[in-house]
Amino acid sequence: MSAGRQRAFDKEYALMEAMKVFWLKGYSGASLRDLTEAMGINKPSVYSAFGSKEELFVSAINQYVDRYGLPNFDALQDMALPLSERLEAYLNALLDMLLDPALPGGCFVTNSTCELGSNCLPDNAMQTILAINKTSIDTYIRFFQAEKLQGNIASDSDPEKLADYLLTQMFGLAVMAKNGVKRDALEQVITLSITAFCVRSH
Amino acid sequence: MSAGRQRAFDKEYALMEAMKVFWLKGYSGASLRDLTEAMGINKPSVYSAFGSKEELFVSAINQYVDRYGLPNFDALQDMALPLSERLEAYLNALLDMLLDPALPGGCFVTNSTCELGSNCLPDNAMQTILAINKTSIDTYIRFFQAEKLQGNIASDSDPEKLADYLLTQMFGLAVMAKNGVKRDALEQVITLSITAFCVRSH
DNA sequence: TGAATATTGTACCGATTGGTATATAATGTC
DNA sequence: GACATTATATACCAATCGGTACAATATTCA
Repeated sequence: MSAGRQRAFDKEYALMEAMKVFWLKGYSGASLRDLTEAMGINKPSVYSAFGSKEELFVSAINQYVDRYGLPNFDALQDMALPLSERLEAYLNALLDMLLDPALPGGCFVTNSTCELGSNCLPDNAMQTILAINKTSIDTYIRFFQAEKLQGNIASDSDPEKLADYLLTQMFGLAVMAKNGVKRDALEQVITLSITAFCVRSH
Repeated sequence: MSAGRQRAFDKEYALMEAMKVFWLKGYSGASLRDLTEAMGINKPSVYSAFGSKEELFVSAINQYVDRYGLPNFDALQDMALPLSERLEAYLNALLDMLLDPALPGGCFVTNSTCELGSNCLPDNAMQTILAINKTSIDTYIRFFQAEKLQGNIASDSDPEKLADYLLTQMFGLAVMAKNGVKRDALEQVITLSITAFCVRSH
């Protein structure tokens, strides 16, 4: 253990609280006051532990992806189920998060993507958001390529198209949840969405 | 004409410029300075002509709906074309706006919907956004009800489901555009989206 | 028990926030 | 031309913004 007074707060807890503030209010809507109050610490502690508002945001959204984004991908890999059921499980897992009353509601990445290009976002934050969405798309593409090889989608279907369509559904559902649309309705949207994956081109 | 010095700026032009600032930066990201610079007038002129930042926002987003939202509905009513082509034309008209380089990019209403619940938005602004989305849904529902009566969709399909799905596509495409996805890719997403409208339930 | 190191709370920094008081300039009415 | 009315520009307001200097408080190492 290094010398010096030891930190009196839980850094991971503080980061989760900061994440929720950014998630709810966006980058420009979240003030240092909002953040420090939620994190339960003072400004100097924020700056010594996380660097700056910009760096805190980047840490927060990466934390979000690790905690709420990546685990959902597991639903796609349960090869005991047909593709359509895995897609449904994936989007329903997303829905659970979008509507979880213990969370800010909607999707942090979707909200942040809407802030892109506003030049209210620092450059590092912009690059982080773009990288997250690129990773999602790339993951979807590789997923559909594998499904195509296994014959689960038509041989003339395009994994890149399906990946873009899937991300569109994710974004769309996230905004719908923010708009207050209820779970039942969103589940039916998911059911409709999934039909598009199974339609043959000819 | 009433007495007094007459206004030296074009109120409609100023409102359009304010609209673009809110569209690009969101409510909390748009400062009075941003707004007055774009509008080409001083703060007292803004307050005398539009009331407050909140009222200016409400005027701006209503202007957006009138100017960029409602005209697109025309594409749905060209009864010479089959339903799928009208839906495609509708979403492609939306796409033209989302990607128009002369505009801020993406969809003002979608961005604003992501700001809902952040309590950064004044109450009037929130209510306005919710009302706009409710109007869209209601319009879609009536549209699909009429199409159902005409036999253009399956007799067992649910206009409310289709309406929710269509709004989801709109939101999703808007965020995709903000994320920098190119026109070709989004056109292919639209093509995939439309297949869901035509699938029979049984 | 020092000495060195790290975290804490307070108090402050200049800049910017949304909003307004005021004085001046321009117009129509009489 | 006098007057009422409206719009303009400047200058200002308290409050908040992101960020930091500094002194006090803990802690480990020697």
